[in-house]
Amino acid sequence: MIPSGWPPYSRRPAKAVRVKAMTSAIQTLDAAERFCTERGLSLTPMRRRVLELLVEAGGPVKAYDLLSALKPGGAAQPPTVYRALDFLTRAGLAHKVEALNAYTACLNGHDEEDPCTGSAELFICESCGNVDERHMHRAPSDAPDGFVISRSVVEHYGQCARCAN
Amino acid sequence: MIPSGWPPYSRRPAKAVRVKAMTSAIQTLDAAERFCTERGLSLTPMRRRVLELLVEAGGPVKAYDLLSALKPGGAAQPPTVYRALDFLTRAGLAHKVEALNAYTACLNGHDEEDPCTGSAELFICESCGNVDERHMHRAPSDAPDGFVISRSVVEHYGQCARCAN
DNA sequence: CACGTTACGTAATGTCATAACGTCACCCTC
DNA sequence: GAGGGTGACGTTATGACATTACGTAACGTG
Ligand SMILES: [Zn+2]
Ligand SMILES: [Zn+2]
Ligand SMILES: [Zn+2]
Ligand SMILES: [Zn+2]
Repeated sequence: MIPSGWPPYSRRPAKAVRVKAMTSAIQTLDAAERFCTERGLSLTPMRRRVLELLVEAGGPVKAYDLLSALKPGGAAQPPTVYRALDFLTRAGLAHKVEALNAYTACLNGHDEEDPCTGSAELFICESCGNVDERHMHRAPSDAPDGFVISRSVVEHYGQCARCAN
Repeated sequence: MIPSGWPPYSRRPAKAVRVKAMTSAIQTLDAAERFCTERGLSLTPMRRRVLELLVEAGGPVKAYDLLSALKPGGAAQPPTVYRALDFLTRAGLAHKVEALNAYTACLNGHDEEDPCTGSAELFICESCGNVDERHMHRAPSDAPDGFVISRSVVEHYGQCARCAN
């Protein structure tokens, strides 16, 4: 629960971000911050916190695991995390992994590049959980005649180079 | 409920298949029958009935909708339909549409071809719900170095030629 | 200051999928 | 023909994932 007297969560001043291991997380979050600022999107503390958790995890995370991770800092119900995930995926800062019902941070530097417009190609290691990502700008060569693609889901499962030995 | 005195459902003689509209359904089901016979798989009445429903639908169907469709012919609980779907997808006779949490019959003639080993590429029309299918036998050209793919999920959403006008 | 917009809190519900256990028929073997 | 393994399904309950609906607070605008 938010202590009484505090402003509501959305207006609470952003705390200093506490990054556990990866220093790259800081870079990614800073890039996301710039990315949103440039486009008039508001990376609120809640959204930033969820993105931070995704980046720290370094792989697909379930929504309810995010929920648990958010609990210590205050109450959190499912809509809270799903709203944050909706924002992040719409903005291209995160992707849903459809076959796992999970979510993962976009691995692109969002400084120079366009946001991922729903066409990320994911390579997911089933041994270590690591995710690699490519951005498709190509249409499949063998699409049915006249089919107009608006969104693609492409996920490859297997073993990454490290785990395949 | 099964009338007492009847043999249990799995041993009940297969009823004549009642196909609503498409005569192609009969062909597909017969092909599936042959496909299973050749490989020592048992297309039981329950599994055949679920496949029949998928073929008749001609597009993605939710598991609980299948469940409702099965009710008239007897009791049906979730595990019943999920077990049938598990068999059908393992055999390559049906595919899960991951981004819709739905299932669709494989469109391949299973007479001449190999089963779909988890590498079907689906083109799903968001207007009419029609599904087209290609079978990928190619690896993506831009996979990470050393990544060994065991299974791919590829789903394209958009407008089919008819709906795109 | 009334008003529309955005973001989040909160409670309840809806949707998708599986665990766990029991029964029955079939098949094999002794 | 008793015993035992296997496969398929029935049944109950629960777990896992996601959304609806409504309320409140902050902010910008005229
Ligand atoms: Zn991306
Ligand atoms: Zn790995
Ligand atoms: Zn197929
Ligand atoms: Zn269409």
